Amino acid sequence: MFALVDCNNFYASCERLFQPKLRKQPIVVLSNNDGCVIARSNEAKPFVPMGAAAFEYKSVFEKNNIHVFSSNYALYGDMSSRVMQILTEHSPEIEIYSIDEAFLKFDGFEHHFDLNEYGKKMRHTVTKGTGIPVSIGFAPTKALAKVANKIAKKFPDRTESVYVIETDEKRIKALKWTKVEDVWGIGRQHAKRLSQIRIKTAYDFTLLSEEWVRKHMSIVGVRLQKELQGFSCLEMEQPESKKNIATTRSFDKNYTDFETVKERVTTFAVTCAEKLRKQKSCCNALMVFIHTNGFRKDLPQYSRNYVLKLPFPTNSNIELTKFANFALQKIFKEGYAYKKAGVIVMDFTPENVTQTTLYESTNPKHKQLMEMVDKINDSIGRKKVKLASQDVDRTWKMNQEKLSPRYTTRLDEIFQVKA
DNA sequence: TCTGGGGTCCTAGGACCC
DNA sequence: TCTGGGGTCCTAGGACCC
Repeated sequence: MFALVDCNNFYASCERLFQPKLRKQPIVVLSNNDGCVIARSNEAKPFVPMGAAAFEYKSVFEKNNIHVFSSNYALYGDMSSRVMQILTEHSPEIEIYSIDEAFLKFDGFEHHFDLNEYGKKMRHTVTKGTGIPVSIGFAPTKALAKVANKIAKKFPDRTESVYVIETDEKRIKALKWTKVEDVWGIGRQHAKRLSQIRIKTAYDFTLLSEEWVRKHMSIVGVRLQKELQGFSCLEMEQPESKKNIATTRSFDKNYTDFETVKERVTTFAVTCAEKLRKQKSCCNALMVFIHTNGFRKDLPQYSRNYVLKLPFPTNSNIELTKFANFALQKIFKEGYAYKKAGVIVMDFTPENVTQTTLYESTNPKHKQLMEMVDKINDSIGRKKVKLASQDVDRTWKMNQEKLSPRYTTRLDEIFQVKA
């Protein structure tokens, strides 16, 4: 049996933790730059759709006393690891699937434990230890555990936020209740196609011929169908090092001049290099992209990317910056108002495997230099040591008007209890 | 004024090789 | 009229996830 444990409205729940007066109050959390809504408490859901543009909903927020927060990833990341730590103690095998979700495996448990009771105990321990409410679904496959979780979340009173699919009767009942577009792995495109052939529920989907599924949804769809039929195809996965690393941002406003965009791209390249060093990888290729604001139909649009194969693997700030700027020069065009850019590094090799090519290789001095830069930045605060081509004087700020304190990760912002 | 960011996997089709 | 056959590798694009 698998369990899927999912934190309820995770970001909103984190914000609420340290302000008990917000219990039962509507809360939304905004994306970077306070752009759009990325999390809502249950109370806020009737008023604000997911992904709503914040500026369009300003009056809705005010009218309904919705508390608005900028996203505070330091807080969410820390609360996430606390939740995961507790879950780890409840199962021999855990797969952390996202910041607010984990699969647990319970092989043979069902013969010795009442999973429903076990789930409730687990839920209680998480809530007691972190204050974060979770929902738990148990089932013989991962996809069915997702379905069970959704039921637990939808009917918290009846299920006490724990639901177990252990018999075929319950599986069928659950699938008949689940709309096909809500199934894990069925997105907008597939949902559209399925509705054209009158497939409405997850149960309908399990009855489709394998040929049809294979033809229109590839092997991925076939696996999903098997999972929903009760045959496990998706195993627990162990974290591997990443295959791509991206650093991309929208700008606070439009930029038209090369130098400003170049400074941003330089900083993104440096961040990618830092992330690479953290997982002890070097990259062999990189992509830079820029584009204008697609929402501004009144402005001329331009969007390009450039992929550069590197002559040698590297994770040096200096070298990656050089390559990223070269790529940017290839695609930058005057006369457009740029709103977003990004650097993505790809094709990794381990840091310690140095393959000397005939012509060029990474500057060996950079390794020590970068170690020192990381050490200083780690100890005295990020971003103190920069390249001169990054903007030294100006600090780029995201719009984060409603940022909560980093209660759990910064001593000077820690939560205070008055006696 | 203002609209997120970061990932994965699969497939079709082209390039290239013998 | 008619123009090998088969393999591998790579890439762009499309689908999905949170």
